[in-house]
Amino acid sequence: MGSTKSHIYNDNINRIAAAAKVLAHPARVSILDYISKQDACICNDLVDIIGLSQPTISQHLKVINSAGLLKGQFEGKSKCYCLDVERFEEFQNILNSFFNRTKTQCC
Amino acid sequence: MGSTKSHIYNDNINRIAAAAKVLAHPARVSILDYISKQDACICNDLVDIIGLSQPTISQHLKVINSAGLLKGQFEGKSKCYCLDVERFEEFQNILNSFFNRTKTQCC
DNA sequence: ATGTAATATTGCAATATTACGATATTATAA
DNA sequence: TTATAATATCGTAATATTGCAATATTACAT
Repeated sequence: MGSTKSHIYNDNINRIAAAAKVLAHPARVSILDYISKQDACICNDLVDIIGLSQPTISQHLKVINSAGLLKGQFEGKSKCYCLDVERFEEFQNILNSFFNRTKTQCC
Repeated sequence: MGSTKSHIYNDNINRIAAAAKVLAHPARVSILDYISKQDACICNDLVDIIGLSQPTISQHLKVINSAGLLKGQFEGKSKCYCLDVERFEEFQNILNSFFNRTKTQCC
């Protein structure tokens, strides 16, 4: 009890929910927003810009990265995280296909 | 400590995260999916169809409803929940505007 | 009024998430 | 090698979410 019963839903439903979950925290939305505005992203910037501690930022980055949304390149001691635009568009498509097939008027 | 520091983000960021959060659980995705396929929706159906207990379904419906995604109509002892398509499209627009402005290639 | 069916609420246990201090790791610089 | 800077991981406290049994409420039917 307490944990989501993912096994009772089909893969498509779980994929939609998982995609939404990545965007379901304002820190992660902010991080993605900020990364997209840079040529490259040094993580420590995010600590100052977003206003959360370095471990917390690192943790959120891990969630974003685990979802496949980042392409990481190490450049010396700084790490350059870049948006994986193809994967990001895949997220958009996953959610849009849900929206489009769901928004039929029912009453 | 432990709770999301919403106050450090701007309204737009918080709105995107809040919209995503509603879709961040497969039960809620399933409920929206199912509702959109019906002319009307008797909640108790959902218990059988989705496979969660009645209180759990009711709780998820509350989250969906609080987000403004349902138009409820009472019809006797059954309650007819219908998708608020305008609000649902608003959700789609909120997320799409985020996707579209964020997916610029960075490296 | 009493019974019944549908839905909501309450209370609680299990689990997940969020946040951060402390510490470890890694890569460069001196 | 030693210091320093950037990032990751560990451990843990606070809070939130998920799920359900028990119970309450609500609306109809008898």
